[in-house]
Amino acid sequence: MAPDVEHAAPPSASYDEASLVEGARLLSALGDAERLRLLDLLRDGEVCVSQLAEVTGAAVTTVSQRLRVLRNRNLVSARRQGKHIFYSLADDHVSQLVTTGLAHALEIGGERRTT
Amino acid sequence: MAPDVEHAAPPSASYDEASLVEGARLLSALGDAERLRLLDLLRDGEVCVSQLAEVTGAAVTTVSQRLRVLRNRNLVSARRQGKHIFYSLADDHVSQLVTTGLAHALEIGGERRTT
DNA sequence: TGCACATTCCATCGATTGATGGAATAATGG
DNA sequence: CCATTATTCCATCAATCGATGGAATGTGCA
Repeated sequence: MAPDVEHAAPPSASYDEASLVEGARLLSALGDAERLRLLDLLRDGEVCVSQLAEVTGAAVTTVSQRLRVLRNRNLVSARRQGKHIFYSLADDHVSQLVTTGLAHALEIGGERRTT
Repeated sequence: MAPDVEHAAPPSASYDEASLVEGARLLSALGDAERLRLLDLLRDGEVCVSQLAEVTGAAVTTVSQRLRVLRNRNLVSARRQGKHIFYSLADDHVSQLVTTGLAHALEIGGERRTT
């Protein structure tokens, strides 16, 4: 018996539960304009917290909290030098992810008018 | 006078405000395991709401709401055929974004132990 | 037209998130 | 040591998000 339309083969998943959860956790960290801004600023190299605060115009504790979530997701790493703590992107993947993420995002977002 | 360490060149942003906001809006839609799962299931082709509900084990209204946010972000498109509404990825970019996003995500997430 | 089915829409409610201010920690220089 | 600067930690509060149930909408069929 050939399967009819109603009972067509169900769609299959490519990723397992754990990957989806882990991926979502990471992607959601990128889903905030302020955190994205910090990552963007870090692409040139290390920057300390107070300078990030100055440049973004946010309070130091606020920036610190934003960096905390990026740190928890392994997106940035910190290096202490004297009184300052310098943050940098944890990895080349991060920079690439931000770049391609935003590039695609903007292409998709820009496809408003379909004609 | 050479600029000293304290007054080094401030980090520069590559993206403007609007891009960050738009990008964050889109990326945050990917930052949820259940929505990611739906997108994953849609990569094989169109699937209707009830089947998505069945496969994911979620209530139909719940799935519908999840699809709503994906629709609002232009990540999926809907096509009505009779009583059913079939959803599909809006674009090849979406599939790519999910793939590369998750791939990078898992690579980064997997880098827990740095030796 | 009336009924059943598929889906969306809307309002609600609990859970999560993000900003914020004040206290704690850490390093430096007198 | 003590004061100062840089940063994090913690608790709180408001805002946003996601799930859910019930009503509304749309489609096909008897």
